[in-house]
Amino acid sequence: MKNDFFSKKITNWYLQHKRDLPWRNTQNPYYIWLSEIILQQTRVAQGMPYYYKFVNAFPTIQDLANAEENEVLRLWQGLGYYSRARNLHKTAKMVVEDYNGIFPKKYSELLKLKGIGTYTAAAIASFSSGEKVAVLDGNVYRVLARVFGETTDISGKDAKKVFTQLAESVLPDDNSAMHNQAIMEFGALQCTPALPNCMFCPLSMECIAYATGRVGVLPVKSKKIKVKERFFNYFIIEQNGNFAMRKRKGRDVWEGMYDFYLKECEENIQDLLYLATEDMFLTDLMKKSLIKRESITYTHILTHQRIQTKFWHLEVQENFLVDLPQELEWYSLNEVDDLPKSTLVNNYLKEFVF
DNA sequence: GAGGCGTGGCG
DNA sequence: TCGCCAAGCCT
Repeated sequence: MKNDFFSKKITNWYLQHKRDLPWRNTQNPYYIWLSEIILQQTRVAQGMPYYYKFVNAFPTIQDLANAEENEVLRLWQGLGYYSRARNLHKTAKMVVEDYNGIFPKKYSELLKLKGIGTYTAAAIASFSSGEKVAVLDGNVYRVLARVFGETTDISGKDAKKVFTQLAESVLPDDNSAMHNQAIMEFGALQCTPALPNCMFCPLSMECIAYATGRVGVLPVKSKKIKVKERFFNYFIIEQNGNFAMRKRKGRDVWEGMYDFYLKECEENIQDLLYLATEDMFLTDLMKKSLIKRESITYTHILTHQRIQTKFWHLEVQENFLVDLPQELEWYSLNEVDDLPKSTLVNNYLKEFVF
């Protein structure tokens, strides 16, 4: 295949088939950055409403930097991978303080920022200034693996080097912005993971996977995910319309999001008395409370975890004073609504409390 | 550098 | 129901 043939083909295809997406109508690195962080491991349809929410709430990077972290997380609520939102906020503050509020456009500078890795730096640099750097994301892995019959395992450690070299070899000297958009859009719409329609593909004549009947097995991906089982018992502690909640900390799911008093077990425990044994706080609480609701067991699915969860909604009687553990604090219903919460917690609140 | 991090959609 | 995926990054 001639050097620029590949790029010509996909950019021509792109001009005919591209979606009109809002972040493609700007060269402002701030807006491009917002869209790229939102779209990490996320479908366009899922990320789109969040892009509009963030642009409206924070028209400039100064607006984002001046916000509270909780406000940023609350806006991100429901999108998942919440470290993206925490890093988004950190980076906004850093750009305002260290870069005079001017969002960088250079690949090497972008890489220094929290939450921006090789893919995102290449995307922002090429889209905002045309810098000649090749993007390498899931789409690019797939397109290159199929067209060039590259069988290197994309979950292995050699993959990044091998595919980066391939991606750079097809990158034209000029037009890197459109080329990068094109190869990703081509992967998203034409060279899809499952059942691509190769009859309509402009590269079917050159595609090695197609010629050798290996479209279904490329790219090679050996690593399988292991799913861990977990069992949560959430205690919704309510008194006079106020709720006891805490901000999650540490290296676990939903860091920075708010939830309730939690007892995690090795198995699904249905017995409240058993849960309270050796827990002084719960034991005391049960003397002062009525069980307002005992929920069914919900199964919340994450990529690496299946969390079986039961909610115990306790209403503390008016005349009792409850000594909350360190991390818990009382919040009114309006405050609860404003706090950032996981989808698991938010779904329960939406169904039974709000 | 292998493992961890969310949610929703699809076959 | 289940597994895989969707514009990756951090530790």
